[in-house]
Amino acid sequence: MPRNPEQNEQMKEERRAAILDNALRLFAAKGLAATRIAEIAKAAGMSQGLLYHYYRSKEEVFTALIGNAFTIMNGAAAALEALPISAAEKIRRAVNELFTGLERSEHTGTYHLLIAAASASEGIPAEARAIITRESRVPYEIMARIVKEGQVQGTVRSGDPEQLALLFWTTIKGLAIHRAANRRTFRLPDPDIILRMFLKE
Amino acid sequence: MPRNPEQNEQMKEERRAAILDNALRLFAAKGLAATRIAEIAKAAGMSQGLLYHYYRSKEEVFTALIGNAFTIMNGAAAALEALPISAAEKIRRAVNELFTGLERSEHTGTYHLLIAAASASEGIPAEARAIITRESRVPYEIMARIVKEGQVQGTVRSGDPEQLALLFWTTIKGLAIHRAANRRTFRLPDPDIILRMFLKE
DNA sequence: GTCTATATCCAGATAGAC
DNA sequence: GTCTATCTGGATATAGAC
Repeated sequence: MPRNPEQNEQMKEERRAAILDNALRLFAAKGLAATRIAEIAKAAGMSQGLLYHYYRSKEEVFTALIGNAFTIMNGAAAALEALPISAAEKIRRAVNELFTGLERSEHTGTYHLLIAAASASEGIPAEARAIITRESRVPYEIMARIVKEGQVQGTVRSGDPEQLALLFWTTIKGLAIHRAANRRTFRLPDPDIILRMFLKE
Repeated sequence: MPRNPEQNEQMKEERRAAILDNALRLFAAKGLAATRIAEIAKAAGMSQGLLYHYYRSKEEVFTALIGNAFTIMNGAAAALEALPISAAEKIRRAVNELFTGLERSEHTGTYHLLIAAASASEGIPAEARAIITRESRVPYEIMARIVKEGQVQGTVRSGDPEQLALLFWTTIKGLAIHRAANRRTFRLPDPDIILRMFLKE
């Protein structure tokens, strides 16, 4: 039974999604070098040969994931900034949403881990490195603007906005790393403890 | 010219130290899987064959480093706790010393990065994993006790001591990761910004 | 103790049948 | 599009000379 072009296209997309979903999990857990392409293919339910029909190399899969990670993370940050709510409320939402993502191991949380591990590591593909260099500032810049706005509104603590933004994201990264290392016993801290780092009481 | 046993022993130790020093740098930068044993040997100024005279495998070098990392980190934490100074002062010193180590890329800073990356990663040797599981709580427990002490003394913010300790270390980890990813442009935040997360103003 | 040379293995990538 | 089988390179670890 012949498939029409739309069905073909859809199947192709599903295959690609299966590869990326499983590769995300594996790369985040073990890193690029330790993840075997055979594992990705098996987890995605296809032969190794077929994976190479969709991606030319392991590095290409990795680079695609890094691109996706920033599309999602930076898109979420931009959407947050655009919301018609106060700066303090934006920071509250950011913490809550990031915590939810981490807690439930949603894609977003896994992306944060992937980025944290990848950005610290040499020996990732040059193209992936370029994406990281280009895109990784965005969340910092957005958070710095939100902090500045909040300081004007009188709801956010004083201090260099860029340093506060750096501290915000490194804390999130640290939690993502810690959670990965302690999946079983991990309990997120009370969001308020983090919030009062940034908000006036 | 024959060497006496003491000289032999000393040379052996120097060789081991050369291997470990260079392996630390490389493992922290690229991870276990991506680091080539040939690289380590070359960086340590010896042939690949000779490295195997000192360590049976790459994993054994890695595991030795993980052990050293905790010996140093946990030793420093215990020494800090034992100092005859106030809890608030202990926290100040901890931040300052950790920042100095990170800033200057001293061994201690590199160890923190190694541990952060290794503990989040599956596929590290079972023995290394066991050391991490056993030892990694120590700094958290020590910091939790210091926080509790400071709360009694009235100098540390209220809040669950264990959560505050978790936040302390994840923030340090996050900074270590961030620094590794941004060696060029990295500027540590003002220590006071971190300190006021924990200390009453 | 130290080196060079090499055996062995394993993973990434390709070829070709269906 | 999908599979199985295979080529090929490179990395770990070993052997053996000095």
